[in-house]
Amino acid sequence: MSAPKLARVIDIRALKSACSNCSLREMCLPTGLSQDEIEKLDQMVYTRKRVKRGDSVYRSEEKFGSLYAIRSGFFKTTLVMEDGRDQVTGFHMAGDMLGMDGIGSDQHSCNAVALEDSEVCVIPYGRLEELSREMFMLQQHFHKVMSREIVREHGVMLLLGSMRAEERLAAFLLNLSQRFTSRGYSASEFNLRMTREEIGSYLGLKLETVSRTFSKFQEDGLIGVQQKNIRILDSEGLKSVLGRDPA
Amino acid sequence: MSAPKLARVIDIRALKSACSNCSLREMCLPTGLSQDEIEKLDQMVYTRKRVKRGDSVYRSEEKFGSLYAIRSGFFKTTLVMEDGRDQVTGFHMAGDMLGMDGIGSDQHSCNAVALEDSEVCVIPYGRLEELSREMFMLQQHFHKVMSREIVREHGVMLLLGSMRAEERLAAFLLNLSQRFTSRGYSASEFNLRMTREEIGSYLGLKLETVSRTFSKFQEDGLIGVQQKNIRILDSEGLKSVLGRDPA
DNA sequence: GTATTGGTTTGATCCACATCAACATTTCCG
DNA sequence: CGGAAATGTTGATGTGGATCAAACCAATAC
Repeated sequence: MSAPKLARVIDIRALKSACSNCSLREMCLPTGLSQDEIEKLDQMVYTRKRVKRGDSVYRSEEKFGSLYAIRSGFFKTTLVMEDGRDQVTGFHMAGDMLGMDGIGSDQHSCNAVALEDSEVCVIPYGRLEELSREMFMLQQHFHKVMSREIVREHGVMLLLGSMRAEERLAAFLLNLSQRFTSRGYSASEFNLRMTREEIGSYLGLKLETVSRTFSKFQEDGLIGVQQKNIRILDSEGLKSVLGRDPA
Repeated sequence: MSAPKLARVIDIRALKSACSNCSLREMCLPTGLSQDEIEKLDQMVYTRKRVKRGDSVYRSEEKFGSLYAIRSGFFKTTLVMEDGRDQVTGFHMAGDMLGMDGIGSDQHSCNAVALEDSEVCVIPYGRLEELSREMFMLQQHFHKVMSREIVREHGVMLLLGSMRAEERLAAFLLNLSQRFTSRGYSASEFNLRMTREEIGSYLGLKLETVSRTFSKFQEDGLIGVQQKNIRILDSEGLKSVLGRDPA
């Protein structure tokens, strides 16, 4: 009696963790795969890993071996300079891919730290290479993911190089909102998982400036802020902050 | 008599433009390919294109179709915001790859403009995908190139987000010097192909600040500046500007 | 319950870089 | 060649965001 029961339990777990059943598959997988191909993918992603708040999936200098698809939770990636200054290079949520920085030099070049208890799917890079030689759709998908990361970073460069504080924060909020939306969450209300200091580091501002700018947006009726809870009250207004004269 | 002569001329031209003979192959191609594989590559890169100073290889919004390996010359890539502000996102020289921003959305997201008369090898992206499914080394190489672009951009984010003007310019000069070196040119003397304004745009500074900082470095004996000609006199000194206190 | 700690807000002041302006030099092109 | 336009330098002044400082608040520990 116990044997079949156990078997069923394992079945269910296997099912639950399978890519084919993952609620994020539109986000994270190519479309139009055959049943056979989906099974191969399920085999590729055989490990999932829980990452507690504050822990990292990988750290700079560490040997590269796998990519990580975020299944749930929230991460930041950071770079550290020799003199200790560090900089947040990105915030990453469910469906995003982490670790692509490691491919070029075979070691990671940033830290990926969980901002809340999270879970990632481990994708052994060697397997991904193999499979993407066999499966055109997978190859294409992977290349697109990398390319989009390049484009995302272009956007951050634009933000850091050409925008004023208010524009940076508005762009940041709109971007977050958009990403939450595309994952089926509310566009107008969400909880920040990062501190003011982390936002500041990402935006090239000091935490005081971030705080002041939040307050200003609130006074202007653009957003409601209560600690980490943000409500976007006037998204058009926020958009018009972008590209507006210093006035 | 004229027929064989003509044939020979064509032969020589084919030979000259072949990847297998390109002086940049260490820069731009994977290592350890068989003769057969190299021939396939030569067939993939069947077009070269001259780009005059000021002209662009591709522009933002344009349909994506090919990557471009720089064979000679110098490029900048730029992003333009709705309100007209534009930002240089990178400077690119022989051996660098352009166009990877276009893969993700099937259209380019920046402009690639020649800063001097240049020549690029056109790599039809579909062919590259095909071949990299057949040739492991090519696949691996291509992935590394993309990954390195991501890491390069991380570096720029660090620069824009955490460094002061002097640090930015010092990092910029050291980076240029290092890239010239790895291409067999002098590490200590080179000609800038871009204007002060373009440098400023890339570094998130105004052209006046760039000019002043050049002058300051010159006073301090770190570099010699004569318009676009730069001599690095004290590269250790330049390095020590990085991460130094505002003093 | 109180103490402690990490995070946030807000005010006062400062400074690195932007802006404005004048001029010098180089490059372009008829 | 010569004149215009583009680029570069340098000085004087202004300002957005940094820095310094002091409370305040929320969450957790005791």
